[in-house]
Amino acid sequence: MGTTRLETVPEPKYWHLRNVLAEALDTEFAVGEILPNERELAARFGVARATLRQALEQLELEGRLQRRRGVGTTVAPPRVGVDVSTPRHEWPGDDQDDAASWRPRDCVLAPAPAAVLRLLETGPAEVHTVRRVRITHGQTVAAELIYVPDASVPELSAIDAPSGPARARSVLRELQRLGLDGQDRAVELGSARADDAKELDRLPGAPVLVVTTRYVVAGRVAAVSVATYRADTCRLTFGDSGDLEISDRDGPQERRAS
Amino acid sequence: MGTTRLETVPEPKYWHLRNVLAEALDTEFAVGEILPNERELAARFGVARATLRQALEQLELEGRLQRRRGVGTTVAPPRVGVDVSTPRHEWPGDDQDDAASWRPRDCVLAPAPAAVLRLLETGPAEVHTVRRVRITHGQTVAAELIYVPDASVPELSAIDAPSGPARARSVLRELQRLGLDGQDRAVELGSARADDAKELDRLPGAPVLVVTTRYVVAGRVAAVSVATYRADTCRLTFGDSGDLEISDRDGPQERRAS
DNA sequence: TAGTGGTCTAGACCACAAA
DNA sequence: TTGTGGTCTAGACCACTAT
Repeated sequence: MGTTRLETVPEPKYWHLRNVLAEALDTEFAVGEILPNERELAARFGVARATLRQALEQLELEGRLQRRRGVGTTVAPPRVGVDVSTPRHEWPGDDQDDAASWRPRDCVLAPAPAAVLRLLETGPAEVHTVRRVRITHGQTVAAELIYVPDASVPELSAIDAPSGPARARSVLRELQRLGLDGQDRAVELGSARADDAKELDRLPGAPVLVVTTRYVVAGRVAAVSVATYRADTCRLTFGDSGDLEISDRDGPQERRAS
Repeated sequence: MGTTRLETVPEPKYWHLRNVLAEALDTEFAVGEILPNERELAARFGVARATLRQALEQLELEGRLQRRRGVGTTVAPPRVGVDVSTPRHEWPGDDQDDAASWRPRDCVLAPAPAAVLRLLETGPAEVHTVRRVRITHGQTVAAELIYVPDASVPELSAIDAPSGPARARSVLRELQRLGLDGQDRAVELGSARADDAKELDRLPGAPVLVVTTRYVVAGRVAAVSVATYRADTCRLTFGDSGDLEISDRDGPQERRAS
């Protein structure tokens, strides 16, 4: 990595710095390699540490760097492709989901948060809230909450297990019994809330891709799920390309680099 | 909005501040309303401006605030749902895309960038690069580059227009003639490159959702497109829920607020 | 020209992980 | 204990918008 001093440029220093570092990552570093520490890098480029950090933040957002407090900054492996496509008529929690490495965590019965009510398109209601996480390549890539109105599945009240993974599994199993007419789905950027952040081994506010799914039965929203994927390490894939594993080492921003 | 001073808390100040502000946005502000300026807010909460800005950045990332240099910080409208679902066998650039407000900008013939070659799964090749933008509700929400290897569609060399929207349209029209066996798609987080940023009216490095699509003909990747959506203002939707417009005012992080 | 957000600095201290 | 990244401060100046 050069020691090029940043000259007067028309673009912000941190952006120029990002480009210089991105170039260096491509040509001079291997995946997993540790970069010099921030103070060292800042000195080397003749900028304040805060400015250097702004550049690193960009690269981390793009999934090219991984920073861990107390450890250091390393070159991140390519983002892992996570298949989020689903057959139109399948509830979560079936065998296929087991294959995708979803692990039930817990389930509680409680009043639905206001935002969930809007998604459900109903008035106030009690919902079974199933919490589960998804693990790929030994890493927790997503945390999901599935909200099932008590009214949608009366059979749920017969479940024995008071809480914990056992109950979560029971609830999901019960869902399988229902028909499913369809689902619709949305993806947007969000920031990890404290509990999700902990589950995903990130700091609160970390960027996440939020996948919201509404499960429709008989023209009504019978359940809603909100899945939170680590944006730094995941690429959400749809369709059969699931694990084609295109060997792309380059954030999306570099896809079109000349 | 209260004038509550931040006390010693176990969580970072900027995160606590984010939560306080988010609460205030929900209860005391209307969409479009202008917040006090950053220096004023920082003073009011007794923090440095940089810390206040960290909180604002979070909220902007979540699509709840909009900041414009020289103007101020305003409460953002709910994210607009943008339908990115596509029939399995349709090329971009057809009538449906016109309805979705795609506007061809330009088209040039040039060697493909390395990253595109990896997506195309071929060796070095000349590609027709179509640039177009998508406009919804009067706002440019996405910029897309479509890469078509010259070899995929020999007929393209017969096109008259040397460049500009006319040529772009011609190339897209020519694609319609081809069959299309399928496509696969991925969504990931990226940061806007300088040219996209300009097109999207954002600063370089702004967070974007990158939708990568590979068009498959006869088992081979015949073309690739990389679409860059504004992450702050867009929610990507799949399936029939396209414009259901769930009245959700709340970033995804708040979807599960107790 | 005045006022806004955007960039940048040079420090300080804290939280965490590994030795 | 040492070294790392994470947080925070109190300034300064710049780029842009509206008046």
